[in-house]
Amino acid sequence: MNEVLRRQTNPANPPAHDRVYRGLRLQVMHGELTPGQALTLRGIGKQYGVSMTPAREALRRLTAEGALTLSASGRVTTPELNNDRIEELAQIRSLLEPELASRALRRAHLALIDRMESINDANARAIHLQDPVEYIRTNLEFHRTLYLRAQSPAMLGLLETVWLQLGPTMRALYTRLRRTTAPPHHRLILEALRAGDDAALRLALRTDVTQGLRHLQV
Amino acid sequence: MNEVLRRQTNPANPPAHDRVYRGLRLQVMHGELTPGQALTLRGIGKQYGVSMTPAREALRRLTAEGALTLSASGRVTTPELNNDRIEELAQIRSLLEPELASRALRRAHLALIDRMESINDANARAIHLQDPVEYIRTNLEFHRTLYLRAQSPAMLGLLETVWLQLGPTMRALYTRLRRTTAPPHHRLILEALRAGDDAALRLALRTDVTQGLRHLQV
DNA sequence: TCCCCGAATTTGTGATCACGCTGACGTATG
DNA sequence: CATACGTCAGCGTGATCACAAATTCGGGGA
Repeated sequence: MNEVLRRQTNPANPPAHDRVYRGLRLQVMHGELTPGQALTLRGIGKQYGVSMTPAREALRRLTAEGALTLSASGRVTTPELNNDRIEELAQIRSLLEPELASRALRRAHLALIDRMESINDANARAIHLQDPVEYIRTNLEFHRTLYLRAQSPAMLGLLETVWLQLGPTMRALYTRLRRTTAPPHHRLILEALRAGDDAALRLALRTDVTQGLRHLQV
Repeated sequence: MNEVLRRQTNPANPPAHDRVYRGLRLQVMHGELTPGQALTLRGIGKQYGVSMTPAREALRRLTAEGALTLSASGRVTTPELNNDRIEELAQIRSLLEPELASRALRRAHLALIDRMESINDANARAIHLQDPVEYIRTNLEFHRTLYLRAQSPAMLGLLETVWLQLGPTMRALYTRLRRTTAPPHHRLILEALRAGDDAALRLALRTDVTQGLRHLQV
């Protein structure tokens, strides 16, 4: 009866290089790796139970996205950002994120705002528990949940590469200043969303982004 | 006498995967490949005289940058953009490029403007000769020459990935409408630069970008 | 004339290996 | 005791191969 046979391709059998890529990507974005940390092909291969070939492809992909840095000799490390670069990346965030938020505003119904609120609660819990990785994860998820509504996949993709570049450094920030209170601007974002106030939303995003990264300056 | 022996590493001996990457990148960005064109590992390997391994790395890197599309079965092709995606990429350009131009404005001295003018002349010649690849190349070089002065490598890097995604489509545009006159806004850009007028410069960039891509809509 | 199915070819994937360079440690020298 | 040098384990690079999935194209049936 014309059965649609999908053997290995579609269902849940991603190639090895893709598994490795996704795993490392999360580790980088969530700040599980410290800045300047070196990664080796054989080490990653062993960690994921694959050979050097898929590990190499995953690393090549991540360096192409700026998540990792390639030294002149081919060594791969997590990036160590200087102040200029941090500031530039923060400015890119403050350029893209208000735009994405504004685009999402029209499509942001109540269920979305509620979901963001619960993510924000998880974020506050992570702060209370002093869990840096969980803090970064929920913080990014808060933002991404909103931006997904913007229906602008290319712009969101660009933004994620910026997040990726900031990942290790953000973790270093967190452990340095050990914040004990939730980011204050998330509430402003939620209020602007509920009020449907575009200008306030853009402003709240801009301050949330720049404020959070201002403390990163060495 | 302590001769500095640099054998293979530094001087001018880039790895094979890097040569392949750079070659393909230029082909894509300059529109030498038509949208939807398929690329094979063995074919590229043969074209560049290398094995599948470096070819695979180059393709992986380019797909990570959005220059190429990866099908579900692992086949690699140049992207075929729909109208929504074209419009989104154009909006990203009109977000980033005025910002980069504005940052470059302070540092744009006369020699830079002269150089841009001569690139613009080459652009006009390419139009007269009906040379699509050269037209796209000089057009991008005109913009990049300005943006390099912005001293914002991350933002320029992001923009280049956008250019990369538009490459094959821009070529298709060119052959469809066969423009015979130079883009009018390049003159406005040069005038704004000379006048040091930030607002006019931003506006000129925005219209140049959106105007050029408006005709792309199917 | 059109559609469907199966064989053959082509494709991406991943493992393995040899090679040459890199970077760090330990030793010898001042 | 500090410094320079030589050694060596470990690294990335690239070629090759086996394998399985996918695409293509032809022939046969409706």
